[in-house]
Amino acid sequence: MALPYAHTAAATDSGSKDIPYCRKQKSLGLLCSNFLSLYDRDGVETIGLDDAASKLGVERRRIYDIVNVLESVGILTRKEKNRYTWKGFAAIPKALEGLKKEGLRDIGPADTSCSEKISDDEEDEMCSDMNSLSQNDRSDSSSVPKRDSRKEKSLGLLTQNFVKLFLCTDMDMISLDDAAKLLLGDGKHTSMTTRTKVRRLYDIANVLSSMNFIEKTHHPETRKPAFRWLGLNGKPVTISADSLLLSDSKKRVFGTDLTNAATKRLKVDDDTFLAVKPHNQVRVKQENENEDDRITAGKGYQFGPFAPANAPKVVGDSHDEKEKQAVDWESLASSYKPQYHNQALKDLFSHFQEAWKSWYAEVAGKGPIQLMS
DNA sequence: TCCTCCCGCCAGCAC
DNA sequence: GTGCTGGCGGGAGGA
Repeated sequence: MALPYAHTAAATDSGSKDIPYCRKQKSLGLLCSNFLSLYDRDGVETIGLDDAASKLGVERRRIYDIVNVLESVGILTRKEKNRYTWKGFAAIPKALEGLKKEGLRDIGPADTSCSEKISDDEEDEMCSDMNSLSQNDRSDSSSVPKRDSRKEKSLGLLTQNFVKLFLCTDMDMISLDDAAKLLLGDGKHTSMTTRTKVRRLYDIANVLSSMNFIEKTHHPETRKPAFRWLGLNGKPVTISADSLLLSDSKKRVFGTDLTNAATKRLKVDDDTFLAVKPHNQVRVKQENENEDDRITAGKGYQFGPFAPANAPKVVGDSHDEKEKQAVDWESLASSYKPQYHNQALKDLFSHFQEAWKSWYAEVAGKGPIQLMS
């Protein structure tokens, strides 16, 4: 049983024909969050792509996008056709370390400080060393065997090279446009190839954002959209009660929407919204937390409330704030109890509940609160 | 209008 | 031949 994900599917699904299409409900970042929530638990060793697609209610094609990115940062490894081995978040530090070594080896010990040049909108001034991280979209790519050319353009490799931009330079932030140009190298690249690369980088950025590896921001001078590396020091994803309400923020957030059901979030009247609201309730936002209060997991990775079961929990904000959130949670939970007919989603939601209760008990020093059953 | 990025076509590849 | 994989770009939603 699959969730209606694509609008075409929603239109044909008798149970969701009244739910308007909303692309935000179907982002790769959200899908990634759901994917991780589904499989990041004890006892998961392998993941079948068909199983994932079925449980998440998406097409296999979208699962490929997710697993390619996750594989590139070590969370998954391909085991066989249609099946991946779950490595988990604990594998990330090692993977990133490997990427950093690889990247530094590629570009050599020379200058790695080109952030200022990058931040300018001057393509000509791009740091030439970074071209060694570029892929094979150059004008001489015709001389490369098709298989290699295809592999070199893969989403996984592009992800790794994108991550290397942060790991191997002192760039604080980078726009996807600049990243695309860097990764394309110094060959003759048309606006079309850049555009295509940027599209892929958006895909990657959404997935990495959903895991808090990076965050979307704006360049302080140009105000152009850019992404900032958070990496292993990324602030943990925490649930904010006020974010449960219809978001006023223009900033896109990912993480804990429970389904990818096609629902209209913003452009519907209140009655309509309430009718579909349960699918949209749980959202995330980043909280400003004292650096000292954060507990690290493994080699420093910061986990949120949906962290691996064996990971240390996050220490949250002030006691008052925590209590307020809990009250709001309980209130909202009773008002907007989701009704899931999909067993996989029930399981998934149960996971969220357990994660939240565990996290809350930890940070608030209270017993687990009763949410929905 | 421009940015963002979902969606599915279709080519390459493995079996 | 069939199914898996995933690059690619059209085009629509959103700001």
